[in-house]
Amino acid sequence: MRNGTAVLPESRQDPAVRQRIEWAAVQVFADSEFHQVTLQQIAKAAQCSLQTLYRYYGSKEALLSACLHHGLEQLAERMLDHLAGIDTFRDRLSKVFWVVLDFFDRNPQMGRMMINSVYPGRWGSDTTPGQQRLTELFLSVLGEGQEQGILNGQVATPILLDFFYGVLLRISQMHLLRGRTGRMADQHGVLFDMLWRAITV
Amino acid sequence: MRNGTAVLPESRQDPAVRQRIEWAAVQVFADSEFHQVTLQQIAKAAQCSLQTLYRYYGSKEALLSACLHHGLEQLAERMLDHLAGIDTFRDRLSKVFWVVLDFFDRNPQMGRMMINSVYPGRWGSDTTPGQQRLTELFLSVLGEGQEQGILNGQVATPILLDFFYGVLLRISQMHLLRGRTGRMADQHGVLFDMLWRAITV
Amino acid sequence: MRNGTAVLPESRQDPAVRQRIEWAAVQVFADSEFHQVTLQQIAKAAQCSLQTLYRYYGSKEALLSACLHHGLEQLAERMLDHLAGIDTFRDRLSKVFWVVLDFFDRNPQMGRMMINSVYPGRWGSDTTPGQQRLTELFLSVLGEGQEQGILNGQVATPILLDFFYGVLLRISQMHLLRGRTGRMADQHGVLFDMLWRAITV
Amino acid sequence: MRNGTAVLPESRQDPAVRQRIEWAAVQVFADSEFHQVTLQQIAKAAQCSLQTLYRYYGSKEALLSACLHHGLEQLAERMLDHLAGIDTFRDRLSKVFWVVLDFFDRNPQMGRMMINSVYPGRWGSDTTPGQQRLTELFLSVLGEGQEQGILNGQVATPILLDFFYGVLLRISQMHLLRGRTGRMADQHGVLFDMLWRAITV
DNA sequence: CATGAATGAGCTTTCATTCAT
DNA sequence: TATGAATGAAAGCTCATTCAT
Repeated sequence: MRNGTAVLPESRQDPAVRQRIEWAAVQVFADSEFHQVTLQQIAKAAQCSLQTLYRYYGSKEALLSACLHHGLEQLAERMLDHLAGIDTFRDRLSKVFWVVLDFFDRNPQMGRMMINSVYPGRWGSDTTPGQQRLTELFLSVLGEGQEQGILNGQVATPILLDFFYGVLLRISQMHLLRGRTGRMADQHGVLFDMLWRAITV
Repeated sequence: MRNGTAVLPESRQDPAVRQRIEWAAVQVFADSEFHQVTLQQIAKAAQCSLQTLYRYYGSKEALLSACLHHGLEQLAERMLDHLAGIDTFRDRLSKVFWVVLDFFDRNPQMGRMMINSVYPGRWGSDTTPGQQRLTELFLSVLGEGQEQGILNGQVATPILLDFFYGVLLRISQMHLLRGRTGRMADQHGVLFDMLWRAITV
Repeated sequence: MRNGTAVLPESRQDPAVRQRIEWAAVQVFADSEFHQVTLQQIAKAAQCSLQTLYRYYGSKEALLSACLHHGLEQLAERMLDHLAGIDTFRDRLSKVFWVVLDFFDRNPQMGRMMINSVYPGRWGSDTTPGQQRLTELFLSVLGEGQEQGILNGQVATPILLDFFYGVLLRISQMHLLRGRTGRMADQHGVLFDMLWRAITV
Repeated sequence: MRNGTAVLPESRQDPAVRQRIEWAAVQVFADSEFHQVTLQQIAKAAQCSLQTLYRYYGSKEALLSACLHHGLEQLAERMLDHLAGIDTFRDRLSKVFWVVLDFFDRNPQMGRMMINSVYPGRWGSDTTPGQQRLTELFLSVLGEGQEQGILNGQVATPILLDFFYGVLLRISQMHLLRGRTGRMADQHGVLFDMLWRAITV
């Protein structure tokens, strides 16, 4: 990936334009696979020129990353927001579950984009500090649960995380792929109960 | 996707060449993302000419699909093989779980290829008859379990499948991404117990 | 060549700014080929903004032309200045020869600019009234010489001009390209003698 | 000038294609200035694709250079050919004069290309071994003439060369620019006489 | 006026795909 | 079949020129 062009400092960028571009890009990336998408399509959808895309992001990959990060950052914010004030252990995890389902219910295009244009291998790397903090927070909560004897201590903590995310993402993903209408968040209760049974002792 | 070149009928193809090409392709697709891979790389790795790739597969996408299908076909076969003679309901599901973990333990490159070069959106579509049969079989088994009151009947049957696959694939995937050594199949018992608790009543 | 920006009438332009810009432009055009030069470079060298360049000249080509014309206009003025009061035919031509050599000796950057950034095809067209008058004057003088039987009448008058300019420009040019130090004007005597022998009967 | 792409070894190139491309390129470069010409125009004129141009030449500059070199190489060959068997000093120089005039008479497009698309600054550098040998040969002949007391010894030998080339090129150039019909070579006798008077003692 | 952002055009590169030998 | 050349498409980059503040 060549990238000699320094991406402009944010100071030289109009946030409204960024917003518009990323919104358009998400729509396009949601509809076709990453390498089927041309930057011309995105430029047209965002009503800006090709060069503006390069000026703001530097490359197609970087634009995708920005869309992804921006979306996940929103998710992370929303998560912290919703967790505030919830103390019960079970309730916290339940809330996490709900926030994610709700997020994809509200942002199906973001979900489609992840399905169509993000290789799973990218999921792990390429994360913003915000997301890393969230993961660490999550891991520490799960680890704590194991220590308190509430959660299953027979497996490594990341495995618990895998149960959580694996189910969450698969369910959200397949919901979109199957073209189902209706909100997954509505089934949150029964789904979380199942997951809770899996990870508790 | 232009495609004027007729792909040879399988009858006129040398299975050994197919084997060699696909094996090489899996190695290459496992190491980089799909669109970072060039067909030249694959041709070199398979010690054949570019033209042969086109003769046998017709396109880069088709080659990837062939690798994927071939791998999954093996998995399906192995699955049916192992399920033979197991009657207990729990044991059947447990076996399915084990076969998948074991498959990725034995074929890490196949797993890496899926992570690096297959968009999740592809997972659903683009399946061979063998895989569809397997999924249908699986769904019918799970549905049966719900009818018998063993499995949770509060959710649609495909949701149970999502729990299964979501956890399985996520665990296999993250095992590879985290670069862990050791076989996941060794933890099969405790992992399946967790999953079992999730999906049973 | 798009050009919506109205160039300011000269009346509203600051001659000092024009001066500064053109001086800077000549330096830059002298060092690299025309299309290797960016207007940013010139703006920086002239310590003005890009917009000012457009306001004053309208385009890159026009700026180059202005530099060229300005320089040649100086040459023309100087020429007329020096010819005043010289009556002998030979002396007039000799003076012309000297003034040109002297001009490039004094303005090597102007010479370099012509070599690096002006296509020979441009030399003929694209001239100011002042230069045309000079050429016409020159041609009439040479024609007169032919009529008087002093200059060779076997060739068309413009051919005599070609001898004159061809030798003059080539010598000035190569002096610069060969990186010689020292003034060509110092060799004026012997050089003009040679040329004189060529064009006289 | 970036140029990471190694130009293919000539072995991988079809001489007929090179021929066709260069012929087309000369026509196009002859009609407009270098940077007004797009490679698309040339590709269309040569009835090949853009990529073939890059495969064969690597860059627009390189293509122009190739056209130039190819033309000059022909001139050099023709020159050596015609000089063979001529012993008289004056005749040799006369022949050189004629060959150049004749060359531009026969290849007016080559001349136009030089006028329109080659900066004089390029003339000196960027030469092939063949041309350098020719220049050296020419210089040694002129130097010899000076030693023998035939040519003017008061100026450096390269100055004699400048007289020669300056007049030759200017005349050929202006002939084209003035749009004159008829061959310059026909006036060879009288023109060379003039030049001969200039450079002899 | 100056500044900075935006645009269109064209060079350059890479690669899937096709064609010819 | 293998090889090498050709093509089209799109990424990536630079720059003249324009627009808005």
